[in-house]
Order: sequence, then structure tokens, then C-alpha cells
Amino acid sequence: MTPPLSPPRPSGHQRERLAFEEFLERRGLKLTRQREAVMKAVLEASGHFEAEEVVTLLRQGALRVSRATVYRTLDLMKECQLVEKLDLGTPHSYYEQVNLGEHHDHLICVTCGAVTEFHDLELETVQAEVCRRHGFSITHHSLRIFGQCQACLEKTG
Amino acid sequence: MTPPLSPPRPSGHQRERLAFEEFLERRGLKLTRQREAVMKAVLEASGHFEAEEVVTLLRQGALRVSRATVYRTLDLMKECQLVEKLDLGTPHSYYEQVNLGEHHDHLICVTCGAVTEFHDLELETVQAEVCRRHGFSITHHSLRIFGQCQACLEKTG
DNA sequence: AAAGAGATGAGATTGATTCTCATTAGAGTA
DNA sequence: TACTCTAATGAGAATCAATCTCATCTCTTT
Repeated sequence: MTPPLSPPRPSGHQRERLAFEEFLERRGLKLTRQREAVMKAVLEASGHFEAEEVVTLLRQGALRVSRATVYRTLDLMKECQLVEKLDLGTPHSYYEQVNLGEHHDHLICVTCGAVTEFHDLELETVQAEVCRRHGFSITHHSLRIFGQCQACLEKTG
Repeated sequence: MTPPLSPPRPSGHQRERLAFEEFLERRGLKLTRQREAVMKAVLEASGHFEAEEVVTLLRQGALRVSRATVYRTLDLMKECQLVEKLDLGTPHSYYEQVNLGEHHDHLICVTCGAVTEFHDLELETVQAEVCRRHGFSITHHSLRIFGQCQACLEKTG
């Protein structure tokens, strides 16, 4: 994928890591080993995860990280826009990693619980238009579409 | 508004009332005095309200209705599609009355908390198209746009 | 090594919502 | 009216994710 002659660039999650470090710096906060562990777990996670899963995962590592610290760090990463908090209709929240600046919405299957991401430019445009009409200055939005996914539809017939 | 010669039609919330009664009937449930009190409170409510507000309101009436019954009845009305449960980003849920079959989305001001409703046909169309592309059968959706309302923008400048 | 600021962890607390279960209400029947 | 059966209710307990408290710890800087 990377053109052979392109300049070396941060690999893995270097960019996100840097973003978080700078964010902490700006706030006069430190990148402690605990925060680093949480960040690593989050950046390597794929899809959606619960805070509790991070807690459990980190229990297996050498460094102990308390539940409180996990929640606190997730909040920081949210402010830094590295993760988003999701409400998928369950009693607890999910989180997901956000690739710097990219936003997407969700199709949630009410039968199997599968969550599919999508991004649609036209949708954003129409939303912007709605906001304009209301003199509303948008910061972010959340669109959840509930229904049945293709797989479940095929099973049910 | 009503043409003078139009046939008499249910006034007030007769239609909703009937819908609920039929719904209960179908389920082999009864329209008790408690359920009736909750229904009345909800149908007369304007805008968004919390379950707790219904509890408090009903405390003032002659008939005592417990918190459990309020929650249970709200759930029934939700199934009957007379109310919708909203997550406005607060730790607790809001409810709102739905005029039979009408859906709308929300602009939520993160500064003053004001919630504005809107409905946009084009938005629905684009969403339907997204679903079609994913072979997803939509049952309902929830769009929340967060930002600053006109009033707050004017104050802040 | 002393000081100061931020960070952490264990456990307590919160708070909305749900659950439990003994009691009550209401419809139908004898 | 008395009896029965089922659904409904209410008080308070339970749940559970999330937050808070505060004593302790870690760094960094004097």
C-alpha cells in the first residue's frame, strides 16, 4: 500500500499516541504507565468494546490498573477525540476507537446485535442543512438505525 | 379548523386512548385506574419528561401510583408506540408522547440543554438508501444532533 | 530529602431502573 | 354473597454501570 519512496511516517498508532501525549501535555497531565496501558488496549481494540472489557483485559497484564483509572482514561481519550462513547441501546455504554477525525454512524441489528458502521456524505450534508435552517451550530451527532441485518433477514426468510 | 360538516371525531386524546385500550385488550391486560392515571398524565404532557416527573405529578392526585407501576406503564405505552424513550445524553431517560406514527429527531443544545424537534423527509430518504445498500431492514432510528442553539450562540457572540 | 502536584486504587456511594413477593382488585362463576 | 383465579400493585430490596472519596503513592523539582 505505502509507496516505496514515501517519506517514513509514524507506524502503528504513533499518530494517535502523539495526539494523546500532546493533549495531556496541554492539560498539564502526565502519561503514566496506567494511562499508557489503557491507551494501548484501546488503540489495539477493534470495533466496539465495553469499559469493563478493558478492565478485564488489563487484569491479565503485569501492571494493575483500577476500574476508576480505566474510566478516567477513557474520558480523557474521549475529550481528545480518540474514542467515542456509544449508546447501542444497552444499559451500559460502549466505546470505539476513532481514526482521527473520521466519524461514522451505526446500523444496529435488533435480532443478533451486530453493529455495522457506515458513513454517508449526503447524510451529513442534509444534516448540515437542517442545522442551518434552525440557526443551530453543530458540534457532533449520533445516528443509530435499528432493524434487521441481511444475515438475520435471510435466516428468518 | 374542523370543517363544520365533518363527521364527529374523537376529540382530545380519544384516539390514543382507544389505541392503548385495544393494545391492552389484545394482550389480555386491563385498563386499571393506575394505568389510566399514567396514560392521562403522559398524553397531557408536552415535550419531554422524565419518569420521575410522572411519579411526582401523580403523588398529588387522589390515587396513589407507585414508581414501579409508572415504569411498567411507560413500557407498555412504548410498546404500543404511544411514547418514545429518549436518550438525550443525560444519565437518565426521557420520554415523549408520539402522535400516532409521527417521528421526529432532536437538536440538543449542549449549553442550555434545550431540545428542539425536527423532521426532514430528505433525511429519511437518504437513510432508507443507506439501508438499502446494506440490505438492512430498518424498524426505527434515532438521530441526535448536539451543538449550540441560536439563543446560546447569540449570547456567546 | 523535603515539598508539591498530579495520579492511583479500594471500596463506598450514587441513582435510575428493575425485580421480588406478599397483598389487593376485579371479572367470572357457582 | 361467597369463592376462585389471574392479573396488578406497591414497598422496599436488588442491580449495576458509573462516579466519587480519600488515603497513599509517584514524580519532578527544589
